[in-house]
Amino acid sequence: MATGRTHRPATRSRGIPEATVARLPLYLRALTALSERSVPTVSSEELATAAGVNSAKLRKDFSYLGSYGTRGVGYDVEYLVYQISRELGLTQDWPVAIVGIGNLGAALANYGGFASRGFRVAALIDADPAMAGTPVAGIAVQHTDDLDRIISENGVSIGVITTPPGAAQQVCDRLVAAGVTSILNFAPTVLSVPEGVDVRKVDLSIELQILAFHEQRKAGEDATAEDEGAPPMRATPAGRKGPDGDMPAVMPA
Amino acid sequence: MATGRTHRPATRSRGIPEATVARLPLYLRALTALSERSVPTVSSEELATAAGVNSAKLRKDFSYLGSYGTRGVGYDVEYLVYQISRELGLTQDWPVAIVGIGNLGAALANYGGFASRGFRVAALIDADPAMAGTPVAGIAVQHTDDLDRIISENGVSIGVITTPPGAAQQVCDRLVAAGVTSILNFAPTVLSVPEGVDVRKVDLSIELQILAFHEQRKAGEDATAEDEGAPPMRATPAGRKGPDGDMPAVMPA
DNA sequence: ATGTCTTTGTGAACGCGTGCACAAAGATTG
DNA sequence: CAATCTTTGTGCACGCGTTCACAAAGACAT
Ligand SMILES: NC(=O)c1ccc[n+]([C@@H]2O[C@H](COP(=O)([O-])OP(=O)(O)OC[C@H]3O[C@@H](n4cnc5c(N)ncnc54)[C@H](O)[C@@H]3O)[C@@H](O)[C@H]2O)c1
Ligand SMILES: NC(=O)c1ccc[n+]([C@@H]2O[C@H](COP(=O)([O-])OP(=O)(O)OC[C@H]3O[C@@H](n4cnc5c(N)ncnc54)[C@H](O)[C@@H]3O)[C@@H](O)[C@H]2O)c1
Repeated sequence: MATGRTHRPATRSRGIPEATVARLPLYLRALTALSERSVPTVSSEELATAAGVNSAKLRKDFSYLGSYGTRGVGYDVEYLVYQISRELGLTQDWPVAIVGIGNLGAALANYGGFASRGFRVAALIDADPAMAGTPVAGIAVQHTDDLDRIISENGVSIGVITTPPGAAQQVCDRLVAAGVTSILNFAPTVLSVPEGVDVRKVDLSIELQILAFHEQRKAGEDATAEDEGAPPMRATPAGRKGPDGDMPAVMPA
Repeated sequence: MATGRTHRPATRSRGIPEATVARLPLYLRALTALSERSVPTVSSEELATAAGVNSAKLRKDFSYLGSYGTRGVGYDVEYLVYQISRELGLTQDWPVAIVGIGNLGAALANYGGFASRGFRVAALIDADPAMAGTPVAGIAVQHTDDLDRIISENGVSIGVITTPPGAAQQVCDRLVAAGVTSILNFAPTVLSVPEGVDVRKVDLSIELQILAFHEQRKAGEDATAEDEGAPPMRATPAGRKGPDGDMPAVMPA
């Protein structure tokens, strides 16, 4: 089966497609809500609506986990909650360390929904000596100097980076060296990590820019005949577009 | 219900693939860094490395914007910064409103990188009367009662929701009614919006769960033999498949 | 038991995204 | 001006993800 290891370490998901894995938490959330309302079973149609996806997609997703439904009835809510939780590894405890306790780091530390699903904030780490010992969300902030020890002692395998961009890579390296193999990065930085380490990023700026793109598009639809493409002035082969960068214009610093 | 031919507003992207749009901010960030270092030109290979993508992908992405490169040389940094900025709609000002000024909302309001790229925090809105007038990040928090007026007066078309999950849909509805057509949702809620309104979500919990999945898989590679704790019990009709042997969930019979 | 009705599970078609590989474009050198 | 070298732009093939559509599985009624 091993079709050679041609630099393809990403798609090694245990049979379950990555896209499906990304939706399981969504289903789990919807199922948990149903569970709290003591709803015994749910059809793929209902659950799909609650999760905001296509019902066929949901059924196919579940088919990767096995056949847990009953034709003519639907899925047993409690049973499915357990199966998905187990598949996602939420039946065990995941100690998490947050590095960079500033605006965002503190907000995350204070976030209640964190611990609600197997994730536990095991440590808060910051480079500012003045913060050492200060309690944030009931947890004393520890200094970066002890990062390695803190990670090891707590068995942390998931790290959250909320430092300024400039420090992100360095912090990442230290986390990895200490044994962290999964990183959630909030800093707008492209992190470089060794194979075997997973990195996911949350980038507010990118999200806003994507929204702006579509927003501009919508605005342009109304005034299609408007001055849509006046500025370009493509540098044609004839005219060299060397350093005389004609009209760079606006530049956000 | 069944064969309801629902419209497909998603693939309305004017020629530019959605995946490409999502990467443009990444390129822009790398290019801005180069620009600040006064680097005149850059090759697709260098830029791709800086942005953390494949060079062929980058070239194809740029090809959707037009042919802005020079063979044998590369791309003019300033020129490309301008082109991408224009394509993303960042040459104009985007007033943004944040609703729900708690831990997260306040952190976002204080976030400097926000305004650095055409986005301006035009208003902070919260339902707590006690917060009205309180300055956060130098901006006075306004009450939800005035939401409609605030959105209109400031020409806000992008709204950020950082309220508790239970209030998200309601807030969303009010924002849309007031004229907002793009929403960035931080609440773990599936928002329902009319056609023409874009919603993007940032979900910390989902990201962590995806990481946990892969983390568990990595751990499982070493030792496949493990003893799961005490799974719920529930007898399945037939002994369907049992690779993991344990059946869970209580049947409320 | 048998029939009907509901809903799952999935085969198959399709479209999108990715990455390879290379011809062409243009810079550069002699 | 011709030869050479560098790097773009893209045709093409492939794999993943999505969706449709339907046979089969099972619940439920008679
Ligand atoms: N605040 C937001 O809403 C927001 C939004 C999107 C992205 N971000 C990104 O998240 C990161 C944090 O943002 P913030 O607003 O909380 O910044 P902040 O300045 O408030 O906090 C950064 C914290 O990191 C600490 N720090 C600096 N270097 C460190 C190091 N080497 N090791 C450990 N800790 C270190 C600082 O002492 C500080 O406490 C930034 O990269 C920012 O771009 C923030
Ligand atoms: N804090 C985090 O790190 C974090 C992480 C992931 C997700 N979230 C989500 O973000 C949201 C906010 O989290 P938080 O920690 O800031 O919560 P919070 O309780 O600190 O803040 C919520 C704020 O929303 C306000 N609010 C409540 N109902 C409102 C309404 N109808 N209209 C306007 N404002 C209203 C409250 O007054 C409060 O100020 C939650 O949905 C949470 O699940 C937070």
